[in-house]
Amino acid sequence: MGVILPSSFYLREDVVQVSKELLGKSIYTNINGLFSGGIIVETEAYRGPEDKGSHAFNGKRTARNEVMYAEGGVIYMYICYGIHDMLNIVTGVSGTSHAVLIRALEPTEGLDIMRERRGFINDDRRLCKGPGALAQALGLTKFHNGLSLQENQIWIEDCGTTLKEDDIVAAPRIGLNIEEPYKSVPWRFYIRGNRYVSRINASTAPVIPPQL
DNA sequence: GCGACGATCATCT
DNA sequence: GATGATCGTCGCG
Repeated sequence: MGVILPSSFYLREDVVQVSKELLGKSIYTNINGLFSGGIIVETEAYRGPEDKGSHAFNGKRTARNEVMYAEGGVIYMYICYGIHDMLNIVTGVSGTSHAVLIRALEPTEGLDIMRERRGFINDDRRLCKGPGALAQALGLTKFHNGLSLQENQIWIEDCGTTLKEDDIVAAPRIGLNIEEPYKSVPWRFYIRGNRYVSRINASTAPVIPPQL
């Protein structure tokens, strides 16, 4: 058992820092009485209006992304490629539009439930490997959009894991077809050597932080 | 373990 | 009507 992250964790201004600090924390869901969860091993930061990769780029505000503008500490769910539900953590004070995409988990709780939700995928390494996969494993869909992390359907705990800087890899985000510098800015974070990270190879190239 | 590719539809223009 | 913050499968080796 750990300590539920307080609202202040999510309200900080620097979404990139929050994205990095979410590594090693545990995320749990209790959906229709089914409990499951795991350790966050991979995240990506999306930084509000200035970030061309963000749904809130240039202040864009639609029915879909409205919850990005809420106070930090709620979840933003949306459908990608028409099929996959994505889990994001909204950060920053009300009116800002930062979010962290959760990209992979090391599953620790409710393995049977996750296997069933994932259609009995035969390899546990793949249960929560990738943003679409982990949302499905946790039982989350776009209908959970806006849920608070301080209530009892989804929450994040600090279980006392401390990562050293050397344990964290920063790399370009996955799947963005946008202009530099945002295409390559190293706002993807993952735990070095962790077997549950979605794509190790996408990020072996050296990363030169762009001038923003 | 890796690269290529097709599936599939909510969302926005 | 075009576009994805992806996934699973297949072929390769």
